[in-house]
Amino acid sequence: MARPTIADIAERAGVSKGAVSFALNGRPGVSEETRRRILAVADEMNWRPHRAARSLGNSRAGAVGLILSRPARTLGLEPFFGQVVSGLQAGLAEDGTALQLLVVEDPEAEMAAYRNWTAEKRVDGFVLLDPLIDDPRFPALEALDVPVMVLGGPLPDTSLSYSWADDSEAMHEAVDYLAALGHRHVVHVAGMPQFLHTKRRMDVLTEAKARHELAEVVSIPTDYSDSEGAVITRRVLSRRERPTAIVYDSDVMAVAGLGVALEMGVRVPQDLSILSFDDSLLARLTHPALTALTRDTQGWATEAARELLRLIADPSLTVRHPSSTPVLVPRESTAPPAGH
Amino acid sequence: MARPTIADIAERAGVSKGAVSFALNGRPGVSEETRRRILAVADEMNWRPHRAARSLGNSRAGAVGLILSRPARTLGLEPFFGQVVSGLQAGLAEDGTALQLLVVEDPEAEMAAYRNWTAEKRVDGFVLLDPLIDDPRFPALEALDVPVMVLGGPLPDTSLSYSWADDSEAMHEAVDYLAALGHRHVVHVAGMPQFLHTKRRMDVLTEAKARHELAEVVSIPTDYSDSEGAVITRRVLSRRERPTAIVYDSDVMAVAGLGVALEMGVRVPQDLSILSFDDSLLARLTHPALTALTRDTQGWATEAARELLRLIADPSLTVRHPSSTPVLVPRESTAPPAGH
DNA sequence: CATTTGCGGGCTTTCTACGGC
DNA sequence: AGCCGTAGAAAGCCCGCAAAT
Repeated sequence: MARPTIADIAERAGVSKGAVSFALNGRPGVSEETRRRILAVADEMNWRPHRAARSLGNSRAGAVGLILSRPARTLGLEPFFGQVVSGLQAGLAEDGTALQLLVVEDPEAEMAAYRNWTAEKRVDGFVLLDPLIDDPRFPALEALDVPVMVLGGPLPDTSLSYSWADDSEAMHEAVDYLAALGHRHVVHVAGMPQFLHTKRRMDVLTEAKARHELAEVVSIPTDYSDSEGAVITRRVLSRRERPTAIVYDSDVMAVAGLGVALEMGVRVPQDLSILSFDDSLLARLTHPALTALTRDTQGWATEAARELLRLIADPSLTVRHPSSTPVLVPRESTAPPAGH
Repeated sequence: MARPTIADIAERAGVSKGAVSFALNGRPGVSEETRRRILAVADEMNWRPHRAARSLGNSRAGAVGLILSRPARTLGLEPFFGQVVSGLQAGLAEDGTALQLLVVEDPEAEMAAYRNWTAEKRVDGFVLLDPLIDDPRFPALEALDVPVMVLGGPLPDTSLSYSWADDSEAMHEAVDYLAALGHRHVVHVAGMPQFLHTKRRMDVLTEAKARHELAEVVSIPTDYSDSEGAVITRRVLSRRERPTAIVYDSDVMAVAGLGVALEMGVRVPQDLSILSFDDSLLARLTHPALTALTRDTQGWATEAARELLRLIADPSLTVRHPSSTPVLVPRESTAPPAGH
């Protein structure tokens, strides 16, 4: 026996397809009694609407896209992505909307995927991660005229919607904390320099140098890999004038850096404080556990997903959604520098 | 200007819709010259087939489902899931097929989702993780008569397809290695007892006890959480007769266990060897780095995805796909026990 | 053989007809 | 005659394919 359709229900209930449709969608046009009868029949036949058929009619795909141009391995390596994916999924599931995930090798493929998925009406909107400085994706997506929610911001000069957390404020908190502990030589092992949030964090650091009269503050951009994190750490710890504190832009790099410190006999936190601008299980499982700026990434993504759904429902909206600022969680990897 | 349809192309090229369809799908029925002209117009108008329309016709959804009944956080915590998701995605993307992910709270919701998604024709098939002993999902999915690929196996008494890695063999290798190093007291911090692979690993251990004349081999089931891993480790290390080696069923638990050892002043690997039956960045970033059974989880998932696509193309198939056995990678956390 | 016509797939929605006041 | 609520008929969404030209 094949899957039942509204035509089957209509026949069984002795009404027309149209009446069935109205009844099932809770729209006016049928009497209460007819509605009840139709619903009973539909339930009895265990009917569910055919997704494709519904999409074809109302031109809603019932899915949103998340396209990442990172090495495919990244998803398994960076806890951040798992949190974002499950957070988005949770927000979308409330609505029965699906998440379509695509991992591509380069930004060109990413742009092509936006165009294709939009042209195919495969998705109703997109979630964007890691906004760049002068991000070429923004004008492209504005031209496509498709609902987009960017995770990160604030974004200058764009009509795209975004959900942002104040990581400038968070970085302030981190530097203030280190300065208060007495650190004057701080190194920032940053993320990709083209990322907007990387720039924002680096700016805060530059500014903090003057404010706190720090002796040295350097930001060193990386590709977020554990190996680069380790290399940079090894390099800065090999200098005559060692930093007394290092801030890492991801916990993966922070853990790698901690490993280098151990390997070089640099004690954490006595000789070196380590602070991670990113928190996950990773940061909590190391010894010493890492002081970190933590936030509810998953909850953030869930909220963003809800906003995207609103945006899809009403494309005239522009959302500027503030989410909670990352919070400093002191653990065992930070302390006053030696001699303080 | 709205999205172009084949009708628009037909009009512009001065032919009928049918001719356009033949041309675009590379079927006979149009002359070479007409075909070229049609393709040129389609390209110029940047046409892509409407997903829903295509699905409706050929009754392929162009997506497969992955439904997980685990706490939503798990996805961000366990690197395994990120690897599986990105691996599946890679295999499916080759075909333009999408991956639909759903994280639910309990097994009932999982079963309901299988039924709904099948009834809605939302997906063409499913990927199943973590097969259980007497798994209730199997008969349910067999009844739904939908293509399914189980990640894990071999599975007794089922017509479902699966892709399996020989983790019995891998566990043998691990125990043989520890025995060869001279360990006689081994504890196995296992995963969920209802998981088939947990049982299989526990069985190997029981059997190994006799074979190697070990003094003690215990398997202790857990929920895979870092906290349970830590609790169990603390407990067994507090006994009068400590084990000299612990095998963990996940690297998250292994890292947590390593932390407990450090906290208790138990030196790794001098006083205690740690072996993780699961490998990820996590196991490599700790100090000492963890000896682990490693496998290409992502590649495994990619192969499974390809098999599932074959299965969808030809539902009469039954796939029993062997993938490579996990391999022991000795790192710094294992050594002969004291006095050897 | 090249091309057109037209239907099917399942659902939504608009338009029209009907019966009752 | 005119208005209401209800229900049926049919068009439309877009593509693929079979049958007809």
